[in-house]
Amino acid sequence: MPHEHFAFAPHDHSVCTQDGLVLAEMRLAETGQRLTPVRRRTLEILLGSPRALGAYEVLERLVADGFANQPPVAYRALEFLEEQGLVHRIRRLNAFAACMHVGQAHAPAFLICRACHAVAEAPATAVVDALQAAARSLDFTVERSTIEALGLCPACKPIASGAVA
Amino acid sequence: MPHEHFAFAPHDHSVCTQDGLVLAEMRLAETGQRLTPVRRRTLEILLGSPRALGAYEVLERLVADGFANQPPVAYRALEFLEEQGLVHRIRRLNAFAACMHVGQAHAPAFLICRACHAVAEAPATAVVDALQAAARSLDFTVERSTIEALGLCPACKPIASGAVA
DNA sequence: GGATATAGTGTTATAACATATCGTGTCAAT
DNA sequence: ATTGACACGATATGTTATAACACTATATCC
Repeated sequence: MPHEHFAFAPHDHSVCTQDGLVLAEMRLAETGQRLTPVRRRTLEILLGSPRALGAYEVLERLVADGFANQPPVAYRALEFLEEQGLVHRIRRLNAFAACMHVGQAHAPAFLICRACHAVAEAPATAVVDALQAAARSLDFTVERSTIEALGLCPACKPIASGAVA
Repeated sequence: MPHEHFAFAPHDHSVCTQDGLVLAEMRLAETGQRLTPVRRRTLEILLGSPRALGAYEVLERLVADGFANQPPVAYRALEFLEEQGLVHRIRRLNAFAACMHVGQAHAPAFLICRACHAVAEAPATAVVDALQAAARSLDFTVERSTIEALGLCPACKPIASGAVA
């Protein structure tokens, strides 16, 4: 349970990046999947960012590293990483963020600060359970869920009392 | 608590439409907001649809009624209706659906059938409470939340066992 | 009624997000 | 060595969303 505590605290992302890459390699080795250069770099980019990045932001950075400047380059890598559980998609932002709880079975909720745009992943099994219960009452079977909250992170609360992002 | 029971059952949408429009008028009258022709028609369109509609689908129908064929026409009306709590945005689908619980304080969860694309609004106060709790543990203040589930509705469960939408 | 403020719409243009399709290279297994 | 699966480059296109500015209608105050 590594990064939970400082989810919203400023910290050294190179640590996230290191850990994340190692975990990813382990994870993929298990299933025989390949962490190719584009994929690796894409994950690195997301791990190094305090906020979620749009596909085109990721692409920009990939281009800077010599990859082709074509949307599918970024989208394919992101899709792959998402399938592997290494990256999450934040629907409210049409953006992507590296998973901070790789390997741990988790159904995360995303907390999105409207002021600084930081995104944190909160443990949300209770939330998912409640959702399952609500769905069951309508005889609906949940397969995947999206749980996101927009609001203010601890750092922005004092500052952004009235302001809006 | 009207439509809950047949959320996923086929039913006469003209009833939804009538009720919905009346409720909307009442609601807006209270706050002095105007239900202009575009807005009214947009709401009607959504009320009459069993599934969520994309902004451009709404626009198509508006154009058929003589409104300008420009994206902002649809987006503005949709945005207004959403602000008034008359319409919900389904982020997973990039689409919009009329609210089925106007006036009732509610933080809905959306249940999206991956087979027939029906969308139901489930009561979700418990879910929101759980999300609040999760957020509080990271000292995050939730202002708005997005709670959506993808899965199978009762009608599609028997049929779509293996299929994927 | 006429001035003026405000909200709503029309219109143009473009930004931002996402996918289809086809060709080519690479590598591992037969 | 051939085959087949996968990854990636490249082109084109489809889809969703907003910025910016002009004009019109409505409400309000005098």
